[in-house]
Amino acid sequence: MPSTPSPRRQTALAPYGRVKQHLKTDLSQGRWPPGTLMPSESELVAQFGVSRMTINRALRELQSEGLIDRVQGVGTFAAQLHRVSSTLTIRDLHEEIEARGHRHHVEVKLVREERASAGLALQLGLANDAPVYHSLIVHFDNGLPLQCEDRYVNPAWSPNYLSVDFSRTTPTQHLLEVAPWWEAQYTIDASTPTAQEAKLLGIQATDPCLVLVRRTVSHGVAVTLARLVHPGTRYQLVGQFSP
Amino acid sequence: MPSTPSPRRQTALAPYGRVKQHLKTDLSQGRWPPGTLMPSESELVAQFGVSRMTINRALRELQSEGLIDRVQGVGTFAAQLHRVSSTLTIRDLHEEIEARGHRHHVEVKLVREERASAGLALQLGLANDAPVYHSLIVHFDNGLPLQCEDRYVNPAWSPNYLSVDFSRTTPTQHLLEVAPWWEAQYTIDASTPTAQEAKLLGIQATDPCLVLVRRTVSHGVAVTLARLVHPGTRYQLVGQFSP
DNA sequence: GCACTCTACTTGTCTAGACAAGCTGACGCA
DNA sequence: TGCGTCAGCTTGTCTAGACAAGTAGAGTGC
Repeated sequence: MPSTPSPRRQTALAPYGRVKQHLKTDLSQGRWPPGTLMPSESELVAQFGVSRMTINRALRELQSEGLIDRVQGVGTFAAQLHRVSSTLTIRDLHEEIEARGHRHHVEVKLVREERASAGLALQLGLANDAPVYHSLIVHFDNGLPLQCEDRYVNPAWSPNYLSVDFSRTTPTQHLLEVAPWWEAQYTIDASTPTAQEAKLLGIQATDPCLVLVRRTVSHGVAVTLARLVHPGTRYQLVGQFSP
Repeated sequence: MPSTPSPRRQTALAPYGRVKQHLKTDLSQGRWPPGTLMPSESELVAQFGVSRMTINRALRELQSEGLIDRVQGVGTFAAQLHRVSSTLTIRDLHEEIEARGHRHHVEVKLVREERASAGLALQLGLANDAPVYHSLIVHFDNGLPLQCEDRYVNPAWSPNYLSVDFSRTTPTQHLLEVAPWWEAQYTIDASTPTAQEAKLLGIQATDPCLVLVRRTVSHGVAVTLARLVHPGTRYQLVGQFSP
């Protein structure tokens, strides 16, 4: 029973939040250099006058943020900030364009069934020459071509892919509905477009492009393989690090 | 799911972990479509026979993983998996090359003091014409140029930047020591190198490059502005989504 | 010296209860 | 009809105590 009803400040930060904030500040100011042993939970309990569960929550969240390392039976240590990772948000192009207040429309160049080549079959986990759906769509931002979306889809995941109206729904949105749960690997590189892509994007074959290749898997089964080509002068990925 | 008490696998998962796992599985199998109201904490307490704090922890972690949305006074909802974010790990180039078992060396093309132009002064929070350190370094992977690192540094953060031996330490490593706590914004795009960069990288001026521009801030003060240019054919960013 | 045990300390987790804060819908009143 | 009140739900958080599990070091016996 705390007999003192702690007068919450204007910020009204919860106790565990105050502890977190305090430790974060101290860490950022170099008290506890990387690898150093930090105070134990019971010491912090005494220092902040809160229960151990509250301290524990603060420390657990700092750990999940990568700021500290904890070892059962040993103690809490300031983390090595070597490996730097950042979150890169890649939104559906349609949403991204609309969010900018621009107009988005697509031109569907091709939607058809094909036979999987050896490499494609491997990537999608299909048999050689198995049927596979192929779409080629160009996305426009205010009338300017911004992305060439060359996509292969595993028919098992979306049997009616060929009859979807892609002027109303993007393939990404459609696939998100049939396979809402997925993971993906992607690569980003810079290269020149193919002759066809250059023509579709209205650029020179020598113009640099930002190419994103993404393979999507749901419940261990490949869903789709997409190659997204953007004119380098018109598209940019933006992100933020915060260790 | 059979009501048989799941015989604990090799790893005895803690109760909160079991609750999390159970909910995750159900979510991934489409019980509770996105936006649907999920069971309340007290219902889960009754279902799993654990205390509310245990349920609360499981739900709080699922929330921080972006799988559910919670609204005080209303309930818990299956998340819309629209905005997908992934972690993109950008390591120090030296580490990255060594990790591949390759040999890394640099050629320092330029390290000197200059006067900040208007645009640069703005980016680094300096006065116009204030002194600024400028380095231009080319990184080689097994003797092949892989990155051209054009960097401006705020002298306030690293007064002795000009005398650092960059054949032994990379600027990234050095700056990590003087400013271990920082955040950064970056942009990634594809473009052609400048004439100088093309020459330094041994590529054609028309070859596409992956360009990463990064601005680093520590305690609200700009530390450095770097432009990292990679030949598109030799460098690739790799990442992973997992919602 | 070496291996063993025991102890003190650490983190990891769970519990039962409590109060606060926020939302919703039913109810009653003008 | 319109509006305010309030009960009953939700999540958000804290507490004091408990036990488990892991580690390091001191002590003990050989």
